[in-house]
Amino acid sequence: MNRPLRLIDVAKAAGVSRSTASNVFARPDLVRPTVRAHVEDVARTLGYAGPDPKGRLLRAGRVNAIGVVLGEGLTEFFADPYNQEFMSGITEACDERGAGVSLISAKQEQALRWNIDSALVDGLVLMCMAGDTRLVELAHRRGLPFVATDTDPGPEFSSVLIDDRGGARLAAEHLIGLGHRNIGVLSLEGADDGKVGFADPARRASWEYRNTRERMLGYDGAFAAAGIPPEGITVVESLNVPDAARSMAALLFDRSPDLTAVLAMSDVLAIAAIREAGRRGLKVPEDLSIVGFDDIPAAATSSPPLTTVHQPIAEKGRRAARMIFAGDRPQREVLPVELVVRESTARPRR
Amino acid sequence: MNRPLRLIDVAKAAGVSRSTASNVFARPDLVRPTVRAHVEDVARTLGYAGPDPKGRLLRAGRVNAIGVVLGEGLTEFFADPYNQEFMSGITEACDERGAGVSLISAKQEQALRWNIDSALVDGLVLMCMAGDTRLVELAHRRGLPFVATDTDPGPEFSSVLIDDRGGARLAAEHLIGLGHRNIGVLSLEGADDGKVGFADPARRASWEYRNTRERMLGYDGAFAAAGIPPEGITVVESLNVPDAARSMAALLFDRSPDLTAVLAMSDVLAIAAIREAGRRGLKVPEDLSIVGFDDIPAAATSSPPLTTVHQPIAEKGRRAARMIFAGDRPQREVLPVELVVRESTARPRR
DNA sequence: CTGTTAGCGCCTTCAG
DNA sequence: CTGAAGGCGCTAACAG
Repeated sequence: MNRPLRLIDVAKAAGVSRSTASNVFARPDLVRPTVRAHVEDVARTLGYAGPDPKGRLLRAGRVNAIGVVLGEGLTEFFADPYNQEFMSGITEACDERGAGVSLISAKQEQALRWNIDSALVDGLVLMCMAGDTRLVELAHRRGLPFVATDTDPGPEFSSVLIDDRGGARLAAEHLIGLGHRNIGVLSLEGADDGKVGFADPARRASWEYRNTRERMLGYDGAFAAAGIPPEGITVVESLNVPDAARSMAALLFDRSPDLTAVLAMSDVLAIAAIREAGRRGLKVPEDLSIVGFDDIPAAATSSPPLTTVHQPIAEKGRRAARMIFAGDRPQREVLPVELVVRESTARPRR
Repeated sequence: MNRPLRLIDVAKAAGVSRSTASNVFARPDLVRPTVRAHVEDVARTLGYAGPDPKGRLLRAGRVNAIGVVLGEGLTEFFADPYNQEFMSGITEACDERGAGVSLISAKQEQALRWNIDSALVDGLVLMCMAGDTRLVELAHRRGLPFVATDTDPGPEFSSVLIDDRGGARLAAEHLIGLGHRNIGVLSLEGADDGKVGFADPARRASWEYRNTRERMLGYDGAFAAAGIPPEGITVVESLNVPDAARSMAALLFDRSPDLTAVLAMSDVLAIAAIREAGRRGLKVPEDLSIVGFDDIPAAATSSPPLTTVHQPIAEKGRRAARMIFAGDRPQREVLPVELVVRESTARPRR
């Protein structure tokens, strides 16, 4: 394999100057048709496929691509339906714009830094899955425009968020309105320490992840308004994957056998809870009401179809990407959520 | 926003040469600690975050990222569980290697060419969803190493394939072995012409897509061996998305009401067929046996769990990516498939 | 160890 | 319309 052809090789072979050759590819209208045809011909014979984007890039200063920082390993990433939706939104905005998308994974903490620093992109969308702010710091260092999602990076940076607290409150109010008083919470992780299982009030107070904290605050707000002491609520934290969620649901049911309803902080958790309930012979919603959060596609097709808090996941991605392209000053968008009542909730039996 | 800092600005401010400054970041061990500390200090004060990857790239000639050419729009891409699996494999290989992944979409035919030509990557993995060879041509023009998947690009290019024909044959033999003689086929699209619906033998003979053709050949082989005339089989083509698949399943059932079994060329098609059967009051597998292809995660959890042909989707991606990194001469890998018998197949009633 | 020099491949003034 | 020259930001080779 011989040294790759450069523009100048083509120019020489065609007997024209570099810039003429460049124009043939970049601005063909500036070149006399006969010359253009000749240069193109020579390029073809030589096997020159057109200007190398690497050179163009340096010159132009722009890559015409954005990076999506995943905040977790790529491998698990695609398994989560939430991420699929989100990526659809991102990529749609990029398609509109003719821009590319690079995936920046965070398999290892150390590599993450390097990955962010060396990514060939014009801007970064941060998927702060857990609502932590570590990614914000790294992105800030890199010095590229960036937009955080699902975390609040402070007023000096851009972000797209949803009203987690409001949505959670809607979910809790729905159950309370149906007459439930004995409600358990199946929670997302609250911090980056790998702890799962029962979360007492002290633990809850120490949660770092914004999503988790805000959703809990939403639930608590509704409990308090209904005169239910939030401290008395059983809360169990779980990884947001089906298998783990199922065993944490089991833990929740074991710990509080008299629950009539469960607030799950994600649809993945909720669907796992439905399955676990089924395994125990509990019918949903007759014996147990369950409310999810997110409204992933599977929520509509689970059995029973899931009552959940709809958030515009794809829209979040779309907005974030567009925000980068627009390049305005820092701004913060909070997208609305709404309760979608399906068939996993009903009045309690007792 | 002032002009971004360059390495040379830092060097000047620190009173050292460019290359010393460069070494501070790229090969710190070559620089005297005191000098290094000083330069780092100056960089920090100035707000210099480290060398710009754009410059490094041009110098190094390598991007350290591969592109995945999707062969369809990004938006639909993430909705398909097959793609999710495949990407997991790709990204795993990239994680191993510390390389990045760029997504190259094919929303519009014209843009595709440009996207491929201007992608900042060291190599390309082609997802020839439909088994056509259009992408191969474009990738070849670009002049970067590439690996085709799910299509046969000919011996001069690398590829990773599965044994589509063998797998399809296994599926058909399974049904025949159970005693089915009256079998319908729910097929993937056979060509890029948007045609769906009943496919007569002439139509089948004109199919371009490798996957579709090979799988049909596998079915036909089993039919012929069992003395069932392949020409008599009812075949219906469908887009590989749930809604379309369901109406094509309906068409198939309407057209051949006495089927006892269906061979679906994908799990998405098979699951849609199960649903449509259910809507008509046909029980699977008692009234109708259904076999899928791919073994996507949903196949194991559908009701009933789907008998299907397992193919190592993620492994395919992993191999393709590794092949690019290895940079060997063109090679062709054919991955094995196996029949996974679950609960969607049984002996026919009659 | 440190500084000088020479590109990586391209594009864009600016003269002719 | 064409050609010459400068530089995008960085690093590897080579002297000091």
